[in-house]
Amino acid sequence: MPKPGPGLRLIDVAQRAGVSLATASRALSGRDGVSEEVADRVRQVSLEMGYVANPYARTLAGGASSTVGLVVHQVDDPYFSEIAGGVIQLAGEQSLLVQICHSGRDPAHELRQIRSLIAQRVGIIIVAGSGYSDPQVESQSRSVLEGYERDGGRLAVIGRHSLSADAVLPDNEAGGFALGEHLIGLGHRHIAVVAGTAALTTVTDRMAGVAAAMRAHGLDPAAMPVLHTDFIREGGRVATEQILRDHPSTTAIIALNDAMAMGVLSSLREHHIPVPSRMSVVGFDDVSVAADLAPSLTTIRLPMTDMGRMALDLALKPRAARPRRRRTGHQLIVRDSTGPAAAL
Amino acid sequence: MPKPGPGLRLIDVAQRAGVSLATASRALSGRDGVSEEVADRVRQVSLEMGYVANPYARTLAGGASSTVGLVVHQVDDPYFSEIAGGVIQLAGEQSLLVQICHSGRDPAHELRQIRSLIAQRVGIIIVAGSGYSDPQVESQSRSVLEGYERDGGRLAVIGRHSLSADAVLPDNEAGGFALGEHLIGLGHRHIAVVAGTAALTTVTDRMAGVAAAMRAHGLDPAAMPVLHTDFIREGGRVATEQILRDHPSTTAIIALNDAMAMGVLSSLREHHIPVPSRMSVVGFDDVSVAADLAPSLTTIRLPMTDMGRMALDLALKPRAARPRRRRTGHQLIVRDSTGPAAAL
DNA sequence: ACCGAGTACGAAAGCGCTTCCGAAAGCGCT
DNA sequence: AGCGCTTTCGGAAGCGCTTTCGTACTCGGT
Repeated sequence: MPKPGPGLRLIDVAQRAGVSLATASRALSGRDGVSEEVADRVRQVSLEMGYVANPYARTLAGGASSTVGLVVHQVDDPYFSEIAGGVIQLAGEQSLLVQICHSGRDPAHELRQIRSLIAQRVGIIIVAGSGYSDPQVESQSRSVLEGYERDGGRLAVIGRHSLSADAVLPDNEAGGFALGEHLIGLGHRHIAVVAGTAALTTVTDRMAGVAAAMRAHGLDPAAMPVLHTDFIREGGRVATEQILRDHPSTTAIIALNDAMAMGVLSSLREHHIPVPSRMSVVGFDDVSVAADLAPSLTTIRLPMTDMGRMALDLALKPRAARPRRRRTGHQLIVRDSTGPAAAL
Repeated sequence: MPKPGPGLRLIDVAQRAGVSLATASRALSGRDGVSEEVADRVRQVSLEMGYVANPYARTLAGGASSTVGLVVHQVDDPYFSEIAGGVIQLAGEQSLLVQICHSGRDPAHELRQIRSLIAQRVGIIIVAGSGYSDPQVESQSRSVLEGYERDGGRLAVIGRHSLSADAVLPDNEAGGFALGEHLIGLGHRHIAVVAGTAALTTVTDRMAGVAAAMRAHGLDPAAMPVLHTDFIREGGRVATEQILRDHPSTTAIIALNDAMAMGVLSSLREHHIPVPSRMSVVGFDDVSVAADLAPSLTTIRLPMTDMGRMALDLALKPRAARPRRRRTGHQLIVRDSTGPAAAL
């Protein structure tokens, strides 16, 4: 009588099915070299007994590891939790397991986490979140990750273009452009940008889009105030204080992500500055609460959940000769936080 | 010349250190039976060579698996993403890896995920999220999880009391009571409850607290409208429509979590019903955006991130004779969504 | 009827590690 | 000196699986 659940071995199944260990292994992993008839019987028996392969043994013996490593900046940031949700969803459908870890937006810590995933021999790594503008910092991660791919690991990144790996690329620049155009179209001429730290490529890319929109409409981007603070809600608050103090003629604020936009709104509320009648505010990402803020937030929608799925999907395909890149597309969602520029 | 990074084996380290495989293993895993001197040398060499043990081989050979399995209903729900954040944080500090999966609030699916984690031989399992009121459903998970603990696995749950495992228990009933008292204290007598599905113990517990508050103040809980819809934002919207239609004298709505409260607010906004002057609204959890809604939401704060940390912390301690229970405490956070009852 | 090619299966060799067991060496004691 | 005891270490047996290799068997072609 075989032991229950865990402790049930492939050889138990094999014996019960009256075949050898080798045949049972082949039957269950769908290898050929086994007649359909025998294979069916083995599968049947395995099902009946509730057999589940020991992944450690399987991986050790040379099979592929069926777990995917996911690195996010912070899972309790809505942007990343939605991406993680997408990855986990698809992983579940493929019965893969997801190992998740935080990078905390700290390149050194991120590198450590990636090393640890590699040491754990995960077969797939997905790195989500902005890259770093500093080429030196980025090159370290690159060499580790390239080594990983060379050893047969599959890698996909979300939102980093500097790596030569399969990538899902959010429409950062185009989105920034769309935000700029939207505000300019509403008559705004004094626009300030609440940006995260310039060390993040996400920030510089979105920024570039905004600047391009300005130029396209004959405005000078260099004249536009750009506040670099932390890429989180609190950064938005800090930057807003500065804008109100140093650039009082501003009629519109572009926050480079929704978290910062929330900080902006909160700060404006404290100062009793009406949005959008006196000040328009836009964000970026369209996290799920953006519609529930008051006023609801005009922003750029990025399909975060899909981005997670896409990244895993890319990683599940065999490596291509050239890295694949998938653009996400974007959509300007106009809500109540933007309106015509106030007369000066 | 040993191969680099992955591919480096313990035996390579052993040879270089001039000891046997067995000794090297003991030295690195801190077993005794090795002289300090030799152990030090082995550790030194291993560090120099950048050796990292193959976890698959290690686990297969009988060592403990150093990964923790985390089951949440849905990681892109702020409640769970904050809990997950806490778990991942502490796991990172202990250099454990976290395998995460979704239960999707579906007991059958949850069971499948747990089974899969067990099959993966994770050493620790943390199940976050409400239990199910149906004893039949719950008993299945119970027997699987008890089997897991019997086989030496460590288990901790968040928000389930029916399991005899170490548990972190949110103050659901006391929180519900506090919400009830707060509204009654503001003069509200026509209070409706927007509850999630009654199949969740979180819902029934919070509900019980609310009812107790009513009774404590001489009100009849049975007279109070309770709407059972999905335990998410959309459920809040649906329930609000019903309240407005069927219970027009209502002056306050208790939503049993913040997501539902957001749905309630959104629905009230559409109907141009001012909050809190005509209708007070409260939520539960204090997810991070609760303060940024308009009006900002009065709610019960639960220390979600800490709950995640606590759960893992419990699981890291050896199993106690009796299951440990840690209450979370709670805090009523009064914001702008509640005010005195409108005169009828 | 015979041979080469193909197919279906089993025996056994690992994968890299932990751990049981036994050998060797060092110790205090009679 | 000789005895048992402890400490330190190496040999070797697995953990449960995949995969290579070899064997037996079938089949179409001559």
